[in-house]
Amino acid sequence: MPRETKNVLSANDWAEAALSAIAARGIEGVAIEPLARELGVTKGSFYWHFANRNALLTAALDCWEARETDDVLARVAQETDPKIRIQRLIIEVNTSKRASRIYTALSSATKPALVREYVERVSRRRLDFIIDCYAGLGMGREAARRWALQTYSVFLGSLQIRRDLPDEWPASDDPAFAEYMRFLMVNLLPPDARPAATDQVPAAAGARQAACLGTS
Amino acid sequence: MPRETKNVLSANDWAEAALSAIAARGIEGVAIEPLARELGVTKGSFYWHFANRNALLTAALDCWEARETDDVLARVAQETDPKIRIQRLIIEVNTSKRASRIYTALSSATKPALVREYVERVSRRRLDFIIDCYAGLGMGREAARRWALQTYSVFLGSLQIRRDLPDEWPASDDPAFAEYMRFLMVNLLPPDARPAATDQVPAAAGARQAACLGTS
DNA sequence: CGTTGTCCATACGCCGGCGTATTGACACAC
DNA sequence: GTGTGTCAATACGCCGGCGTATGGACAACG
Repeated sequence: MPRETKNVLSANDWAEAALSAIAARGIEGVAIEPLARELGVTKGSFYWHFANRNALLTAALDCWEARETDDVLARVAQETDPKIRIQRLIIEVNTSKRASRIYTALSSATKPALVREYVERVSRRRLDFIIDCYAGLGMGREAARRWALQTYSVFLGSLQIRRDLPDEWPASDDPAFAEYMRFLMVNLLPPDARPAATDQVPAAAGARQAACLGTS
Repeated sequence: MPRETKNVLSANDWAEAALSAIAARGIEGVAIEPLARELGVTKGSFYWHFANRNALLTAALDCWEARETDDVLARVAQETDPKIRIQRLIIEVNTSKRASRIYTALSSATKPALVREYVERVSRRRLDFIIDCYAGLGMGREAARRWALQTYSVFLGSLQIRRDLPDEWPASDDPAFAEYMRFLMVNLLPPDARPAATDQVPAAAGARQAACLGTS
């Protein structure tokens, strides 16, 4: 029978370690023996839990997909206002630098063809969700698509810039950061849905955004 | 003395092959022996031209940086209208799928710390150029920065979407594509610089954009 | 014709990761 | 205590890539 909470490893521990390895060293960095060393065990443990390296990758990707779609979207969907939904999606998806590193690593991966399927599903569900948000603002399907593509592009591009030009990206405590967030919130909404000139965006949402997009 | 144009390999041939390998298989795919096989030679050739694998990467990155900064920006800078400059930069940088694959591969690379320096320099020069474009529209430095960050984000994000959701991205011959391009050109310019409601964007520029962003 | 220099082939040793086989330690059941 | 099942350590063979050493082909030059 299973142990309670001893220092025994579960398959999930391996999957989490694999995701961390992806974040740190890319998908090629998911190697059994180095991972085992980090976990303080040997290969013997791994090959009891998994058939091979591909099985580990599959488990890690399942884990990742679940977090990046069902979990995130379910939480965000609690919000009813489409405008706030868009904000919160960006916040949720970008909660951690680790998550964004995993995403870019997977997105640029080519070797296990398996990865592409996962990336495609996650991306599509994110984009569809954003389309629905804009559709909820009362615009037509095609218009919502265009706005959503633009918004999702800005989101993905921001991750990239934050990685490629870390010191070009304003720190979360820099006033320029909050200003840029307000700027985006104006430009990424159609004119008839924009907050009033000064500030209709809830302060709390702005603060969460600052905390998440800016650091860690 | 050097041969004329025989079937002997130059260091540049190896650098080009390395860039192709980066585009196809990522930076880890730059391996001497497979590359030699593709070039129809053996390692013996490689180690005559280069000291080791790192030297090859450096040569390839030098090659890449030169193309992605000096070459592109020099051509784009011939255009004087800042609005057209922004268009053309996006076109030039995104001329080939190969170029965008190289960029994303390098951007997600971590292993040779060397790579990060190159990516940072190229990204900074691109962003600075876009900032200058917006500044040329008469806005202040900080406003130009915000607009440039947004535009560069959209550009980078579009590359990502095109890779992650290839069939979600409108084909270049799809009318939705041209529509989206017009949509972006409106949203990525400040209201006082926007083309008139119908069409002030030159048709030729739109066509080039369609040809480049949409395919190959 | 020999010499020199350029470009490449071959053969070798090394290392790190994959996957397998075998054994061992420990918990629990009876 | 004798099984039975769970989780892990060890040892092994394999493969692919790196880097070196050495030698060979071939042109140019004298």
